[in-house]
Amino acid sequence: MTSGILHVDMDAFFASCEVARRPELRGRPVIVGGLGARGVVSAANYPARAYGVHSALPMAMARRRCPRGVFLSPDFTEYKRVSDSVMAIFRDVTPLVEPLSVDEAFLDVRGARRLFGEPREIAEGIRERIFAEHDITCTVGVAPTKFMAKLASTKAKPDGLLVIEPDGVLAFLHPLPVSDLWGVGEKTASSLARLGLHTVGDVAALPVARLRAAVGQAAALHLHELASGRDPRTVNVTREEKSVGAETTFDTDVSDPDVLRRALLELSNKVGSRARRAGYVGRTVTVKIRFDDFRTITRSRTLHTPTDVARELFTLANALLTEHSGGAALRLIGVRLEGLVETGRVARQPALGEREHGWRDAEQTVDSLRERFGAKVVRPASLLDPAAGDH
DNA sequence: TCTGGGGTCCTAGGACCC
DNA sequence: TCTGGGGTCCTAGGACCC
Repeated sequence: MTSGILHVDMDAFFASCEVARRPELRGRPVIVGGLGARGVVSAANYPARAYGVHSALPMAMARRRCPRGVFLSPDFTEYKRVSDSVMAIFRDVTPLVEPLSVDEAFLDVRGARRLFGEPREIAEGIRERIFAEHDITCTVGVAPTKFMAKLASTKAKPDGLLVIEPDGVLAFLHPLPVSDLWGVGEKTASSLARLGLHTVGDVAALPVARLRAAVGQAAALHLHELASGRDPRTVNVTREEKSVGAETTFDTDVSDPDVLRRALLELSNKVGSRARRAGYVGRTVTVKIRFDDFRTITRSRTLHTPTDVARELFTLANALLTEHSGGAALRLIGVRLEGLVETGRVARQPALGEREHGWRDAEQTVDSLRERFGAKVVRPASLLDPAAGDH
């Protein structure tokens, strides 16, 4: 096997996008994240990281560490625009592109060599083009497998390129800490440490059976493979979505049932319209409830017939919420639709429930109006306010 | 310092069926 | 009278990733 898998990762993506469109920010610490009372950092550029600011850090802490930083609210529309354009650059090289998120992707360039040269040259070309067109740096890892490519890019950050040849895999891999393995977070790292396993090499040397006792069947097999430099996963161009959800954390805890109802309706509308736009219906509705002490529960119900109607999501979610929140002060609520199936692949529901059909039509009308006139313009009272629509 | 929001995958128990 | 073994679905929770 040769090293033909690329992992491309944008450096501090959200912050880089902001600097790119506001050049006067270059060189200054830029921090993108929620500006509300309970916001956390989504992205910090490298000048900000010098102050100890990193993603997931509470914004309050970030301000303390970096009082002269520039603090910005995320603009996902802009990041998606840049992301789409970057992904298009990848697809100019090969159709075998697997986006992992808005700011990273795997590419299989083994078939692109006759046209574009060795993987290293391809990687350099991609880095140059992204920088030329978007003023954003990225880091590319090149390796024989997905995991090794991702590891390579992590180690070469920022603005870097690292090629790991097949015969160099184990020497690179085995001295690294177990936490560098994909799927090993804080908890798993502790479990492994209790077995005396600290490096990737330690994990590779242990029989899978002993690993199984510590981390479970699936993780044991997976980790042992990765630690041994093997990774059978191929670059997957068509990944299907499994769920769509929305959640919100309140600035201060909420116990007022009316406020909770309205928030839940808004979340349900968001989930419904995103499902409809993506062309999915789903059968299982899950509500997520986080109490003031951070204890978090989920409660779900599965429908007979899949839906994409926000009103149905809301009705179900609201029943679950009132049943399980017990009037307590809540920090967060969320709604998720799971068990997704493409809308066209589901037999249309026979005329049961005129009301649901009425709601679906109404919501679709809102969808198309929004497409034409913008989300802010079209907000009918019936969808905004539960009390107005029911009677 | 006080903990976001979008997801995926795995585990485990119970129900139910053959 | 005591009791199997496998498969699937549903629900809840948790770890992890970006």
